[in-house]
Amino acid sequence: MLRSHTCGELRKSHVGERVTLAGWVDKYRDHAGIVFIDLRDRYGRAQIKFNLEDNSNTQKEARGLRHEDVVQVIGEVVARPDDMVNPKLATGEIEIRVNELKVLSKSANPPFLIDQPDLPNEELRLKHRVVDLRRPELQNAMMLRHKFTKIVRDYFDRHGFLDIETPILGRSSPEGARDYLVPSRVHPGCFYALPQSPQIFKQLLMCAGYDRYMQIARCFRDEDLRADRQPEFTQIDLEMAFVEQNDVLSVVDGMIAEVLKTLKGIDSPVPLPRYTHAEVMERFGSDKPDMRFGMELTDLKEIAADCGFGVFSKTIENGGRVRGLVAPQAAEKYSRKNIDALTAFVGDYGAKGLAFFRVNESGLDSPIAKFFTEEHQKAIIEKMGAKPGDLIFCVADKASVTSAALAALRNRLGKELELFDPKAFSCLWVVEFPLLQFDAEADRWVAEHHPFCYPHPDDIELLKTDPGKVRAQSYDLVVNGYEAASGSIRIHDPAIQQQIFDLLNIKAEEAERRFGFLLEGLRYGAPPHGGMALGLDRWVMLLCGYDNIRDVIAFPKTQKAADLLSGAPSTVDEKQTKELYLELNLPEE
RNA sequence: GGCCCUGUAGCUCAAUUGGUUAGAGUACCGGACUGUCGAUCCGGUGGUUGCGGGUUCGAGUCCCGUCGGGGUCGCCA
Repeated sequence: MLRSHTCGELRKSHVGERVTLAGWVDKYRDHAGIVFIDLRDRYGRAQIKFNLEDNSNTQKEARGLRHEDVVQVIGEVVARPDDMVNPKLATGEIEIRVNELKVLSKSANPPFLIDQPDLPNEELRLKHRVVDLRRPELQNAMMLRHKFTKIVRDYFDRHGFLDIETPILGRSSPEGARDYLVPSRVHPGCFYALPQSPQIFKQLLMCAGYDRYMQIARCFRDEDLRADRQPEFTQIDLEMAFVEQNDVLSVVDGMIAEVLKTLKGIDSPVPLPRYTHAEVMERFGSDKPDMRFGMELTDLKEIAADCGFGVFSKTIENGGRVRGLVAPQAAEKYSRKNIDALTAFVGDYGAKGLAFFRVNESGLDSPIAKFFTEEHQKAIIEKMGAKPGDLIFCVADKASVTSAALAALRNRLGKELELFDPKAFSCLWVVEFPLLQFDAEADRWVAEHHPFCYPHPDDIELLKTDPGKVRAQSYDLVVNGYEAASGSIRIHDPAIQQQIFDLLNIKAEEAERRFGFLLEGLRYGAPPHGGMALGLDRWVMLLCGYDNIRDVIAFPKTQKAADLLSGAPSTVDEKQTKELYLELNLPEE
C-alpha cells in the first residue's frame, strides 16, 4: 500500500504516529519557510506541513507543488496548537509534519479548480468529467448511490428476492419508446433492441417459478432528454408471483422506510398514503402531485356558469371547466408584470389565459372583477377558502388544459412562495390509473402504462362497453412531484391478454410475432404476478437534494444524448458498417 | 420539431446609447514572506468576444444563419 491512512481519518488520537498519506494537492499555502498543503482524497482532507528545519530538500520540493498533483508523504501526526485548530476540517485538530515527499504524478494545470466558488459551466464539467468527479458534491452523490443500492439489494435479499440478469440484446417491441437498435452481423438485416425495461423477461421469470425477482437494471430509451431523463438510466426492477397489488406496495413501503431511515434519518409512514388517480387529478391536476405543500385546485363550475364573464360562462357551456387555486399572501408579491409572465407560462400548457383576483377585505380586485357581482365574489372567496392578501388564479379551458396549466402553476408558485421545506420528503402512491387512453390522431386505444397491465377486477365488463372507463391495477410512487416508481399487476390469462391486444389493435398475427414468447410463457401455467420499477437515478437525485440526474450519474450524456468525455456517438469505419450490411442514407446538407 | 435562456482570458464574470488600446477576481509564471487554512504583498504572461455572413465611419453590443450547452412543450408503453 502506498498509504497507511486516508486523508479523512486522522484525529487527535493518532498524534505521535508516523503515517504515510497519498492524495491530491487541494490547496497550497507557501510561506517560504513553511508550506501548508491540504491533501485530498475521497475520504476528506488533511493539512500537511513542510518545515524548512525538518528537511530542507523536501521543503524546497514542496514549494513547487500545484493544484491536483498526486503525492505521497511520510511524516508524524502532530496536534495543532489550540489557536490553530481548523473547525471546518474533520481532521482540523491535527496536521502531518512531513519528512519525506514523493511526487507520484504531476498534474497539468487543471481546466477548473475543484472547489472554486462558482461552478464552471456544465459543458466544461462534462468534457473534463475526471476533474469534475473529484468535486465533493459528485463524490458524495456516488457514495450515496452506492449505499442506496446496497440497502436495496440487502432489503430484497432478506425478503427472498433473487437477483437475476436479463438480456441487454433483445428484440424490438412495438408501442412504447423509440428503441436503441444494434445491428446483427450474423443475421444480415436484423437488429437487436436495447431493453426499455426488462418487462417481458421478468414476467417470464414469474412463469418459470422464480417467484421473487429483483435486478438493478440498465434501461435505454431513445427519446428526448430532460433534467430527470437520460437515454440510459437505471431501474430497481422487481416482480412477485402469487401476489395482489397490496402485497407489492407493502414490500416497497418497507424498502422506502428503510432507505429514508438509514440514509436521511427520516421516519416515513408505513404504509405510505394511497390516492386514486381520479382524486389527485381533481385535487392537484397532476398524476404526480408534489404534496409537500397544499394549494389544491378548486372547481368553480357553478359560479363560472352563472357569472357575467363570458370566457368563464362559455367555457362551462361548451363542456369545459373553470378551476383555480389560491396563492397564499401573494397579492403584493406579484406585480402585473409578474402575472403576465405567469400567463405566458401557463400558455405553454395550452391555457389561453390566466384570470387573477387579488383578495382584499371588501372583495376581489381584478381587471375582470366588474363581471362578478358582490355575491359571486363572496362565493369565490368562500369556495376557495381565500383570505385578504391572497392571490387567486383561474384557468378556463377543456378539462385536461385546466389540469396541466394549474398543476404547473402550482409547482412554480410553491417554489417561488417557498411553501415547503426543500429538505422534506413526501411519498405517496397513486393507484387506479386508467388502463387505456384514446389516441385521436391514430384513432385507436393506447395503453396508459403498458399492454400487460391487468384491468381492475370490477371493470372487466367495461372492456367491451366503455374501454376509456376501465381502471388498471397499476400504481405510481410519487416523491416530491417526481414519478419515482411505477408498476402494475400483470395479465396472467392469455385470453384477457388477447382481449387487450385486440383493443390496442394489435393483430393476433402481429402479437404472436412480436410478443409470442410472452404469450407462450403465459400458456403453460402462469401464476398471478405483478411488480414495479423504481427510477434509481431519480431517487438518488432526490436523496441528494439535487435537481438533475446528471449530477448523480458518473458519466452522463448531454441533452443531445452525447458523451462529451468520450465523444460518443461517433462515426465508424466503413469496414464496420460493411460487416453489418449497412449503408448510410444521410440527409442532404 | 416548437418556445425560452446561454456562449467574452485556463476558470467565474464585467464592459453605459453601437464609440479610445475589451477590464476585474482567480488560476498560471516570477519575486517577497516560518502558522496558514479563500494566506498575504509586489510584478508579469494570457483574448479569432463559439463560428460564418450582414448593417454601419465604427460591432462583444444590432440583424440573419450556424454550432455547442441548459430549461421546457411535444415525445417518454
